[in-house]
Amino acid sequence: MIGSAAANVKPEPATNHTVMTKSHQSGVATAKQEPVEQKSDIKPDIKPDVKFDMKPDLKPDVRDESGAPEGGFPHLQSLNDAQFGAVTCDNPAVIILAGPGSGKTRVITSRVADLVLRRDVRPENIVVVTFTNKAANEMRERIQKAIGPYMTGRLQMGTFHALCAKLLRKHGYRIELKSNFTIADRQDSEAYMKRIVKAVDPKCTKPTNYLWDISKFKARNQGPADVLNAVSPGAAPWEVRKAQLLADVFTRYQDELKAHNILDFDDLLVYGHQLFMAMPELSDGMHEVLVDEFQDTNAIQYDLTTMMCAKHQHLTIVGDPDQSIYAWRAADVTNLHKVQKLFPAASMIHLEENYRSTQAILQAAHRVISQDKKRIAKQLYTNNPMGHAVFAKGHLNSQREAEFVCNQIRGLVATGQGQIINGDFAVLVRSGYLTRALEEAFVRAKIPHRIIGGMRFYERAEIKDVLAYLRLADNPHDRPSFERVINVPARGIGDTSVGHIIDAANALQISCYDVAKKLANKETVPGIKRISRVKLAEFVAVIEKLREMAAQPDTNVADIIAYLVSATKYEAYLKAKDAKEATTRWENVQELLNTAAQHSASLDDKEEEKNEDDDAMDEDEDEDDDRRDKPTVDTNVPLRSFLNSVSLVSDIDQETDQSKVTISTLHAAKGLEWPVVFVVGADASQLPHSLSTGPAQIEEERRLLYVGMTRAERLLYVTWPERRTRYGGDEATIRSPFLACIDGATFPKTKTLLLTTTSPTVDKSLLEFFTKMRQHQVEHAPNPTGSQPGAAGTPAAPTAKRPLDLDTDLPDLVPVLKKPRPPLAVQGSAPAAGGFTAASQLPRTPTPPSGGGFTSAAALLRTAGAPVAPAKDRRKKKATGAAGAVNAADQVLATKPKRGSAGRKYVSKK
DNA sequence: CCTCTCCCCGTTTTT
DNA sequence: CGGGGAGAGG
Ligand SMILES: Nc1ncnc2c1ncn2[C@@H]1O[C@H](COP(=O)(O)OP(=O)(O)OP(=O)(O)O)[C@@H](O)[C@H]1O
Repeated sequence: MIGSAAANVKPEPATNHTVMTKSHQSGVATAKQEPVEQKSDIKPDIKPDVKFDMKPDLKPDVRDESGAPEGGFPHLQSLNDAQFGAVTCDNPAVIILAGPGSGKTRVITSRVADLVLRRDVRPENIVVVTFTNKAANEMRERIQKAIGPYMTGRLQMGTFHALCAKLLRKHGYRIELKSNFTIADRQDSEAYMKRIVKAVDPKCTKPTNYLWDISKFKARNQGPADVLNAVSPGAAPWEVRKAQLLADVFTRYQDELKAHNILDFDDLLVYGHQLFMAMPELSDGMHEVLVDEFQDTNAIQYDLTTMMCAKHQHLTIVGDPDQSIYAWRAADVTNLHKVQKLFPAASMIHLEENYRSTQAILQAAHRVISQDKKRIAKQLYTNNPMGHAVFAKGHLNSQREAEFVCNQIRGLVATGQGQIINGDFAVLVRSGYLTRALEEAFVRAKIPHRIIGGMRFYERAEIKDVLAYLRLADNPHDRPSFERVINVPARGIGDTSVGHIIDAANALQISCYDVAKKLANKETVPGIKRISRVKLAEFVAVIEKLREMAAQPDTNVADIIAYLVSATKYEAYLKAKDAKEATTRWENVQELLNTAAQHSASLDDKEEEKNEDDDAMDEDEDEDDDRRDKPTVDTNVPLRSFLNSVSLVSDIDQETDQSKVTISTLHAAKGLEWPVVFVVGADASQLPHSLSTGPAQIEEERRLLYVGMTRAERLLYVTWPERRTRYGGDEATIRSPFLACIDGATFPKTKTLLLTTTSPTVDKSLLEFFTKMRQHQVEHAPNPTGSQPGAAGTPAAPTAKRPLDLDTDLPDLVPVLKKPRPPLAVQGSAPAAGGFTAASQLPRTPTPPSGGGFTSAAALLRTAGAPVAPAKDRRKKKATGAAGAVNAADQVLATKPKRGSAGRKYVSKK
């Protein structure tokens, strides 16, 4: 998995299949405790008995131009022996347990290619489960290089959630689920829950606690009945009472969702599970199942895995117990062992060579993780150089800390002779809100950045408004959406009127929307006397028109949105609400529209591919039969596919942008890598987080730090503030206890880039690394037409027809966030000194003018590969009438940074 | 029915 | 310090 384009293509050892010898072990893997423990309860490694001769007769699909060349299969190069064994292993079940940076993800990717190219498995019979959509996209991009876009497009690839959603849209009727269900996000769920809790447990102040509890049950595929069963016999009366309450809320919650044809995230899995129970034959088409990041699967995902491979029993899982960081949402590391038990004959493969990090980084990380006493030690070494010491130091406060980070980045970029770019850096924090202080500093330092964690694009009010309209049009039973938009813009239908409508809907057993329709048609509805029927009629007319548009199979979703915002005078509404904010909000709407246009365009591509597909090969046997004898009329509605995609993306799915520093939470950094990483805010209140209770949680926090540290390739900084503001106040903190083992400002005792904390200068070894990496990037530019390296899955040049998978391929659905955070006083953001290197200057074919021809300024900037200025600048640009075509950097530099409020409040120590 | 203001609450991590 | 809920006033 890769975090940046930089990481995407990496200098690789000249020798392939490097023979590993223990003598290579260096630094980290202190050989003393290790050797024994692994084999205890584990099958001996089964060496694949494939004698690998590149059978010349094994040709890949002739239609795929990237087939086996004379020199052998490219996908099998650049693998060490252990990786090679894992990739080519013929054992039906393969379990790969290995530490960070050891190439687990690379193995999955290559194995998929191997299955297709060497073993003639049809791509559509391969299921690949990834942890995020982004991981799926990046993997898709890599696989594409080996087997070509056509084959890649046929793979079944995505997160558990995305895969289930897709199956449910198609076969949901088998378990009485309509295919137009809405996927509720967390806010929707909360809104629901609030009302239910109000009715059931009025004095409860935290409805979300219920959601949380319910989610944990669902993660184990359990229902309200299980809540009661879970109460131990001798439980105190209040505990029983609590369980009853929970069960009650749980039941109502599910009923409500069901009644309105809504599924929450967990439901995707729960119903997915039901679907597999009802249709075990689904696994017939799943000849090979591969799951990445298995240590973070929960019980129901484990079950789904076993159900998917029920028929053919071919399963490859990959994981690292040391990187399990999602127990808090019911992930269960022991799923790894469960697979071992289920497949006793599985090949256990350990990858022990780390290719990512320097020895110094690995040593430090190893020290941290070794403090976990219950951990099963495992081998991990690297042939990479020792590199620079890890820099671990406290700072006066969060502001100073952030400035330090900025200074480091600036210094490195400035002295990097153009070889070091912003995309090489990541700043990682424990909690989302900590990104705020960082953002302020970055804006002031004019360093382009993107933020992961925090307010997401699809959670913004204006976006949710528009989406709610669309959802309502797609699924009139979607009550939360109805409630959201019925009075947006204000139609004089407030809480009381809505309440009446809901009551009437409940009484008549129809949807709120139908009630509204009746009222609009002047029909009488029991219980409702005074209501603004005229306004209601306008509203209904809009929705009806939307439905009509959506029903056209060839509608461009962008057109639907365009109609919607004009019919509702949404822009005027935004202006009336808050003139200041209106501009950026409106731009966000435009960005959504733009995204929709791209989505429609990619659907068109897919359609074409499909047709070719049908012509080309009609010997499709077992699978898709039941599609024909059932009414699946509406599965192909562009609007629905758009909404589905939108519901499943998260902000980690943003395409990487080489001109920007990544600011992210530790969790969201899982599986990614950057040349330079800062773990920031590592004080005792954050790591372990002060809310963590119990040893198990503390250990998870430690692993989180470990994951963060092991994201770094060349330089790692771990810093903490000595004072931090909390609730407006200012409190002293201390360095995270996890860091005691890395005592001193630098660890280990080796050369350091920093003698003081002021400004770093790139030294020879570092420069060499970056130069090599850049060279490698240029040589291995993803494709000759020049899509930007790392722009994962971005709709490429018009010529590149991509058989996109409409449900799981979501490359273009995370628009550039226009308005990261409203209250930043400081403006301006520009590429830091040093400029861009060859890699970032690769020509990039602009996105084809899609459907409606809507192109926002941001989109233009983005496709031009230019750094995208943050919201405020763009707003300014609009105001001055210079939309779009201007060079962002010039524009930004013209903006004089104002002194930020953050500057004034440094509190002196003590 | 809408909007403004005041006050209280609480800060993990996310598909 | 910030979001959201409650309550008052237009
Ligand atoms: N045999 C190899 N030769 C050269 N580079 C390699 C090799 N195997 C992996 N790498 C590189 O090492 C880095 C880490 O690989 P990868 O992301 O697959 O590791 P991982 O085990 O999935 O890590 P994590 O557990 O942290 O997600 C990548 O940059 C990858 O290109």
